Amino acid sequence: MHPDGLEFFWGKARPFPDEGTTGGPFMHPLLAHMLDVAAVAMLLPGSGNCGLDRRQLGLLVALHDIGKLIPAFQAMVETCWPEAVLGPFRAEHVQCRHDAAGLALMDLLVDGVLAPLFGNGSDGKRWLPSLKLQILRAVAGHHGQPASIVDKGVLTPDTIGHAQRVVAILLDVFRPPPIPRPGHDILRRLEWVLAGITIHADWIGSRREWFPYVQPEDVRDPSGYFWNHALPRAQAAIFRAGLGPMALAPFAGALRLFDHIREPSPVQALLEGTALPSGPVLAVIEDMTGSGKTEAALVLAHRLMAHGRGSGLFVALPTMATANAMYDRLAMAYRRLFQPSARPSLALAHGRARLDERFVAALVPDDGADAHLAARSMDETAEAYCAAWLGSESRRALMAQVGIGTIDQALMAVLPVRFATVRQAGLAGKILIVDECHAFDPYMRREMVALLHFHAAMGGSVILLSATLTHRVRQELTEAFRKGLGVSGPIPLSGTAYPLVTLVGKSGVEERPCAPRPGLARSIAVRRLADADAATGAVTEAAATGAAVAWIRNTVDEVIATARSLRAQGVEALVFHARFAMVDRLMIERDVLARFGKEGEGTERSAVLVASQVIEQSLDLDFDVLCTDLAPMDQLIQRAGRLRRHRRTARPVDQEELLVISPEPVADPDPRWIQRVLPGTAAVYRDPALLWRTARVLFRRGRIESPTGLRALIEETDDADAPDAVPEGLMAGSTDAMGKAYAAGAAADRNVLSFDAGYAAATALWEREARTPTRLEDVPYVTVRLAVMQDERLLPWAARADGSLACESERHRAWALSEVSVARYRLASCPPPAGLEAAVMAARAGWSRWEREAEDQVLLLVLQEMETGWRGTGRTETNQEIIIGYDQIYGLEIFRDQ
DNA sequence: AATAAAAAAAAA
Ligand SMILES: [Fe+3]
Ligand SMILES: [Fe+3]
Repeated sequence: MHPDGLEFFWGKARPFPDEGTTGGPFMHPLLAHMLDVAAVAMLLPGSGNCGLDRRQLGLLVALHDIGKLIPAFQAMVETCWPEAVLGPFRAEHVQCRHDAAGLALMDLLVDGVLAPLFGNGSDGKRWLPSLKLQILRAVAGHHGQPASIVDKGVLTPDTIGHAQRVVAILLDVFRPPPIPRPGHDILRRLEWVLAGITIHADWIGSRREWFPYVQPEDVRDPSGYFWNHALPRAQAAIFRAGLGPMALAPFAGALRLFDHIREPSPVQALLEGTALPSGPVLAVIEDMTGSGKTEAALVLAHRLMAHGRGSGLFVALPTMATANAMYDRLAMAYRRLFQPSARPSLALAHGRARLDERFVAALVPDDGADAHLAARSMDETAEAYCAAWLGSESRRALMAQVGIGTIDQALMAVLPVRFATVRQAGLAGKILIVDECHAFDPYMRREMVALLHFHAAMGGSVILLSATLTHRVRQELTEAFRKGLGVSGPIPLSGTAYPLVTLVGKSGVEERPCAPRPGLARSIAVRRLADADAATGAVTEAAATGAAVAWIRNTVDEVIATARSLRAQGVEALVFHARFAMVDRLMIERDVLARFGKEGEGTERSAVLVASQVIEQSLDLDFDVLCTDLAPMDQLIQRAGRLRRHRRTARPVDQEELLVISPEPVADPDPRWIQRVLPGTAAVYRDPALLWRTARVLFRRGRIESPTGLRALIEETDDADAPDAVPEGLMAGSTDAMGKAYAAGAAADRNVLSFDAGYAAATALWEREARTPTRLEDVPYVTVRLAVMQDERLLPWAARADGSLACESERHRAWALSEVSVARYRLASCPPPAGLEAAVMAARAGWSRWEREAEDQVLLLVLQEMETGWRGTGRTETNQEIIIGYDQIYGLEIFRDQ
């Protein structure tokens, strides 16, 4: 079918020639772009499972840019204006975004020229207009969010006529059989999947290196263009993006996957062989640190993949640092999930992934050479590999065969943030592994519920890794997954064992107790210390024996004050918290790991560390004596895990005892029960009754028995409804805190996307100005970047000590390493010191756009060396001048100016 | 009166 002038409409344009090149087309015809993107969608691995015939898929995806037919769009580049059809150039048109115009056009044509696309269902059911709209809005909303509904009046009869002819051409190219009317669930899934595939294909199909511009003449025979140009280019582009099909390796057990496993641990053995429910599976693995549950999860993931229940995996972690560490851990093993001939990408997905040197080194740019050849030449290297296209940003990283990232990257798939459907498409068909699930606050837990629902509804499996979860939370997560599977009726969980594996499928729920790994069982005595002075005494005494001592305090200010007073008494305390510039924090972390980690020995262990919650998770540390401020039970158990964790032949102190600073859990505490002993703690852990119950249970039992006693400790403190769970004096504070926690959960419920509501503008907060957060912060924080003056210009703090960071190519890393986070109520702005305005401007000019423009969010603090140390000035929210001190031993401190 | 840690942030 001849396009009769429609080939002159442009879809992509480049009004100015590239440097160093001559000629070449200045635009890519709209028809060509539509066919390019359709071809990509049809060939994308996984798109065959979307439920559509490839001809139907191609036609629908091609429609995504039909809105570009409107004169307002064509007029955006005057030199590309299709004069042959629209006459002499006119600049004035009714403005409308082309995604919205596209939706309006499709809606207008749905019962006209688009009618042959829709057929009756096998049961004779017919398409209703609202059902057809679900399909069309999925392809129309290709700018990251649902296209808005606009008045059809913006469409001129001419435009409508052009659109009819374009559809006729596409019908002639694809010749799709009618789509039988599907059931509601299938249609809903198709809507979300199609929205993701369309954008995914558009991103690949819009890359000029892979789809060079052609002349209008080249698309005069649209079908010929599709077969001879679009399809072959799409095929090559998919390979070059790193998205070619990857053959999976058959499952051959845990030992084949990991070199370091000589004998599978109990949980690994269980997941290696246990019978699995059919269909999508949720596995909740509750086990101790050191049980090998991460490897167990990968073993299960491989089993599921080998049985066709997943094409790849995504591992979600709570922090960027743990994600980086997981990347290193998987760099070798991930290839074994696939056939030796396959080139799967291992991608790191988080906001600072590009600052991770190992990951950047693994990126292999698409150099235009034959992708198959390039792959073969690298076959022998066992190291991690990532196609550059996938590694260039976090949304694409989710599409890699194996992705590792922050949980936030996955949660954004179920928030109304731009390109959420791309994230969904990345996760769809993958095994989703989520680590450290016990650490979720109410807001993240409710986001997780939404993610479980979505992933299950898309047919995906999930593995959750956790320390003990409360029964309530395990039930909540299980139900969310089953709801996503479309099965109704909660199944009450009854398991009380720990370790425990809960397997959830369409057919039901099974709870499998698991043996603890031999050697991990512990029994730790708990002793109460009445106040911080008693703790100072205990710490000083232990330090004198040469023991490795740690004191975990609940606030940074108390960490600093405690360390100062210990040092005044001659105890050289080390300080570790998060109010350091990242360089210094990393240096302290290295020092702490060298002393108290697995390799630490002899005199280097003889030290006292005063730390905030930074050592509560992830870091593998071992202290002879551990002292801690009272904290909620689950955190306290995590902290206790740092006591005598490794096997050591001799220790300076004989007792295995956790010292907990806590007021006595008397039967009738007054409202200031916790403040009197631990003033800062009340502000950090808001529910005083939870702290009181923790203290009561802990000191009544006098021991932490791991693993056998943990479930009881957790459940007993969690139960706020038990008689005398909330004593009179703490009622007000507790009610307030529980209200806030409930509100945070409700905020998440309001924010998340509803699978059942579909991809429509009105059903979620897509349009709001502030971006929907993945985490709620209690109080707002600002990022402070520290700098010093050197040779008339500002040098990032990190580059001052490490000259190699001073060079231009390390600029972004140097600034990132110079960052500290500070609560806004402490520090709100840093006006440039007199005379340095230009230098500050110049420094900010070298930052990325959002960093530069978010002037009240990212501050630049100039430090000057005084007799008293490094000092800078800033202002509070009420514009009071303050002095800021920075010290590599104590960190950042705020002094009020008098 | 005064609080940990943690993440995100450019399109097709
Ligand atoms: Fe577009
Ligand atoms: Fe497009």
